[in-house]
Amino acid sequence: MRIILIFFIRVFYYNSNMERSSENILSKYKVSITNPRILVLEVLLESVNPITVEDLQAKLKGKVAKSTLYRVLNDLKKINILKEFTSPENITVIELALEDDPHHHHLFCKDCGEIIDVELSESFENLLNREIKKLEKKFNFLIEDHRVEMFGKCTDQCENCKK
Amino acid sequence: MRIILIFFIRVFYYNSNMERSSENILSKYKVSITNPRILVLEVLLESVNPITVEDLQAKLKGKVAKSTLYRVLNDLKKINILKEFTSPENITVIELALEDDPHHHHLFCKDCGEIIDVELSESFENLLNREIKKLEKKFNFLIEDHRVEMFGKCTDQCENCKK
DNA sequence: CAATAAATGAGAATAAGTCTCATTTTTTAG
DNA sequence: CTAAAAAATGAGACTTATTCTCATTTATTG
Repeated sequence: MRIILIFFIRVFYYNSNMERSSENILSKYKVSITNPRILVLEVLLESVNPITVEDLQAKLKGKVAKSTLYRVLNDLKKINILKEFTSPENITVIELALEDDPHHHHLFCKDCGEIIDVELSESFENLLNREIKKLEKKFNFLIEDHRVEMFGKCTDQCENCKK
Repeated sequence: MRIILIFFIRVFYYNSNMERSSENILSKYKVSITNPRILVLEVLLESVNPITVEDLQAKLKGKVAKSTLYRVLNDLKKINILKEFTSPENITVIELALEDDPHHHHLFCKDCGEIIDVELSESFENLLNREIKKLEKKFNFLIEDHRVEMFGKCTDQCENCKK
């Protein structure tokens, strides 16, 4: 019994790990599996929150050429698994957004630059979707996506604020 | 009676007009009244929706030097009457935000680049504020501002889509 | 495993925005 | 109203993020 359980846990662990491996992501979207793409995806996979291109570059430690880095980012945007947005200081920030990742929004700290992923309540999202339906009618628009951005400051010893 | 009414309408019209004149805005915020600032404010005052810096530059027809234009924009940001954000294509977009302007959000057309100001219902804003209070507690944050951005396409002959 | 297609690296090119500094404009104080 | 001081401007050099070019390398396919 215990052995069976352990077996299933391992299978599950392996699968969930597989799902999120760089290679699997690339093959799933039918783009060729290359070293720079794997390296970039690895860094993005291990970032809990969005990061700047500069941070990404630093974490790659020169292992990927600048031109290639931007090309890889554009490739990931094209297959729709990378989201890009801008901090209040106009710095480009990126974040992996895989299909099964939960819908979330962003909280920006003006002091330290940290960006935190936050989920808002279901009732909020429902109300927002109803508002969106109203706007679609009013402006004869098809609204495909939305985001909520919040700006502020982490007070004192905010644990999310690493600087 | 009619004369009195017309008098009040004129007074009201003049006042509301005065309030929004470039000169009045500048003197209100105690920044010196210069030609480039007046010209930039005039363009911004007559734009119903947010515009790109490129559009602004075009509307100024070379009457303000590039360096001055950016300086003026920074001045306006400093006195907190200019908001800046980025389109989905990462183009910087600006919008005058005077004290008595209503709180609103933005709707972006991916096809034509048009950005539309939209107001969401009071009940939505109330719920969002309650969500924000929850997040402030959870992340030990002080949230000072927020924005909701919606992305989509104007269908067929959308009247807001000029191209 | 060879041929073809795709991706890469290095650095040149572009574009948005900032900086410098000599000149001009605005404000202030008399 | 005017002179002195302070602030803002214009022109163009500079910076920085991102894209482009092209010869070389790496993946994919049959």
